[in-house]
Amino acid sequence: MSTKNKILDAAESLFADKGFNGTSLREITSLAEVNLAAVNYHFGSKKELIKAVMSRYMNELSPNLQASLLVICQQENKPTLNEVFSAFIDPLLSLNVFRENGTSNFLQLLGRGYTDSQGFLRWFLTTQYPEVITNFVTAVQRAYPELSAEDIFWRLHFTMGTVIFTMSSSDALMDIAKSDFEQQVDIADVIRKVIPFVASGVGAPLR
Amino acid sequence: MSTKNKILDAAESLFADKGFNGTSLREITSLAEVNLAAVNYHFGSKKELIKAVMSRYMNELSPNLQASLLVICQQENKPTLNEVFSAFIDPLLSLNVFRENGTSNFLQLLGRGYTDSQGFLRWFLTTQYPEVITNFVTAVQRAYPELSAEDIFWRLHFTMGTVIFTMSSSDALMDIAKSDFEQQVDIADVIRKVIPFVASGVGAPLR
DNA sequence: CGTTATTTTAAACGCTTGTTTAAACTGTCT
DNA sequence: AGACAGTTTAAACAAGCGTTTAAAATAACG
Repeated sequence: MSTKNKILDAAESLFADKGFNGTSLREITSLAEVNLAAVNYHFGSKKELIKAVMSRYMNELSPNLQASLLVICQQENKPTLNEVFSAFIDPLLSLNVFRENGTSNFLQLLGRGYTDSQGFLRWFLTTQYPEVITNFVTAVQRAYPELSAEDIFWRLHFTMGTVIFTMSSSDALMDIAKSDFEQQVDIADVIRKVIPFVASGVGAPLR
Repeated sequence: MSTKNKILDAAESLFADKGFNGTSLREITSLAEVNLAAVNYHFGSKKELIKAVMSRYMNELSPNLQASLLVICQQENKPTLNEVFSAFIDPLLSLNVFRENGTSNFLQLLGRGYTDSQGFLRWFLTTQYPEVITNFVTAVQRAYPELSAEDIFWRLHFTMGTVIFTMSSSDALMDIAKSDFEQQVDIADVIRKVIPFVASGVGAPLR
């Protein structure tokens, strides 16, 4: 495995665990078993490393998600919100074959990016991958045409909040669920639990 | 105003803005216009300062929230989930008279605490203020008795995610809403928008 | 007033951070 | 072999961090 990939892998899991600000380059390079200076040699700076970690996931996820949403948008009969949100399941879970713990790592990284570093990652995603959001909005509009653009805006952000926050702390939550309810839960289960929640939320009656 | 309170006020708004890890004692003391060493003199350490900032809010909010939930739990007819969640509105908004921008500051702090510093604030809240959670769960159970304890657990965490995440980025979201929809939105509006969302989410049909 | 306590202050502490430097090493091609 | 690009390395850099120190300033009290 190349130095570059060793760094990316180590950075990814540490970032997901402890956030971007909370992870030092020295932790990354020592987990990756490479020299400290290798990060700046291969990526230029810590910020560029963060972008590289996120891009690796977005480039894998984005086309799958696009295809999945396209099916929803082009099907003949009006989709339900449950169907729209279920379109995320397979693309997200397929990140697990792309990389070990890919799904939860990616969602945790997303969560970190929204709270760490004062929204620079939000800028990065919305400018670098705007079509994902566009298609998603279109799909929701087809499912619930009475929703105004403004309400869609707010409810989609509520949805992102639910998903991202849940996934940021999914490890802790799964541990609690395991000890309190003696039931094994994995990331796929959590996704299946959260979808009816957000679908109902977005579909809430107006006024 | 006492040095101690100057520090608390400055720390509060900086913590809300940039997170606990992202705010240095030097930023706090320079905004508060006090000496750097004053923090360690009055609070002992940065961690204790964080606790003090949160306690100031929890001690204000907790009794109001308890009273509000008690009304719901003791009323004769079964409450709706919308009523249960609406019980949060007044106690949360009353933080605004307690302190300028109190509502959004507090909710942002909550969000920070869940993602920064690997869950030490979660421990702090659940051990120091467990009765708030207990009463809330009871209220939800009255409104939707068919929900299993496990489903309540998950859906309440989804709810916390929605609210906390939304409030963590509420400033940015309100800015976007303002420029995209030319509509003034304040924190009370956001709360009124989020309640139907989470009420519907928690009330989602089973299976 | 003088004598304690309490609070504030400037300076320094040791440590970690991201980044840079310049030398050493590796493999490739003529 | 020699030369050259690419890569790795140890060491140092300046800057920022939370915390501690000891002296100066202020307040409280008999």
